[in-house]
Amino acid sequence: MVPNKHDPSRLERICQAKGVKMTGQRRLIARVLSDSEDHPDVEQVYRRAFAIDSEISMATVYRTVRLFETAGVIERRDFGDGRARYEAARGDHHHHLIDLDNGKVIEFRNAELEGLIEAVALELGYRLEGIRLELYGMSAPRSAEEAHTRTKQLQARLAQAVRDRRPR
Amino acid sequence: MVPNKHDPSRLERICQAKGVKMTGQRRLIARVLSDSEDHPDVEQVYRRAFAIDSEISMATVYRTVRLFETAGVIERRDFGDGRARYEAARGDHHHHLIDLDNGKVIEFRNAELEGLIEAVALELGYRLEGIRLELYGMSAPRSAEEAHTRTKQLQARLAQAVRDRRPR
DNA sequence: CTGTAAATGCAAATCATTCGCAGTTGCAGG
DNA sequence: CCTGCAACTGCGAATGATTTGCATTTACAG
Ligand SMILES: [Mn+2]
Ligand SMILES: [Mn+2]
Ligand SMILES: [Zn+2]
Ligand SMILES: [Zn+2]
Repeated sequence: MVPNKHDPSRLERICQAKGVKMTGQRRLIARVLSDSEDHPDVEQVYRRAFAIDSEISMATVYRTVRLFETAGVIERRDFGDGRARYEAARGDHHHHLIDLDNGKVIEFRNAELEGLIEAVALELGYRLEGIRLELYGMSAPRSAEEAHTRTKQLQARLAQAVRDRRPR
Repeated sequence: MVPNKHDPSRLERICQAKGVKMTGQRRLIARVLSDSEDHPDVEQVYRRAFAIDSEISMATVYRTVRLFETAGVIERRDFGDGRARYEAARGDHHHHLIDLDNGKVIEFRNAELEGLIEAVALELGYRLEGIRLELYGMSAPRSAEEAHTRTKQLQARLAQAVRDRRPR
């Protein structure tokens, strides 16, 4: 493979920082995943990489994606359609809502939710090590104000509930 | 298959009430799932059924389990280990916490959590149609390193168990 | 340069699950 | 009791995602 003389992608830098040995195809895959804003499956990663440099195979994409995941550079997602998806690991842990009409994936993050989930685990006597949360829904147009108000009310109530139930 | 003269299982009654056509092997599978308190995968369902009456095949278990799921009699679970699990549908929708030490599955239910999740979906402009929530935790607080090590060990152990379970 | 370990590409193997098809079964109607 | 047909079943082969064995290539330390 022709050595890549372009500037390293964000993921390539992270790999280097973590001591992951880089090669031409690994750099290519790191670039593809850095540039992807969605949650591509392995075949999509392969296609995007192949489009840039055809010196790449599915087997290598599978191996590299596993390597990157183990190194914590990317994260594997399972949206229930039988294939693994990947995305660059960002600091925040967010969750996903899958639009049942068009398959679009909406990301979200909610501290109350996170806190409540952790409280639930604690109440069961466990220290939370991981969460997998996916929502499936159909787009339902309605007033954003109303939704927001309801959420705030609920969150206030829940915050109290969490406080009440936190041990110690 | 020898007609079953025993009293119908809970799931068999529910199937009948829903107008699902029953046969010998469907009754058998309904009984197995009625009697199961865990979350068996298809192979486990097959083994348990086979132990009662060997006139059953994997293909039929797969077909029946799909039929029952479509009818809403049982529910499919995905614990991320690459195979589907099933359990009788109860009224409550509960979630699962997987013990990283021993693989045990703890069920839980939490109305606040449910409400907050729904509110989140609403705020995103969606009507919630489904939730997938699994928690992974350890029963005693420990260091992150140890947690990771244990997770890896567990995964290796589970993979081996799956391999061992498969004869020939 | 050279030698060696690691990485790659290809094809074959796995694994859970589905499907085609030929034989079987369960009745509805006679 | 028969009969006929649609539904059901078992078997093995197909599927689709993922992994792996192996021969070849690459990276690079010495
Ligand atoms: Mn998370
Ligand atoms: Mn899955
Ligand atoms: Zn995401
Ligand atoms: Zn359950």
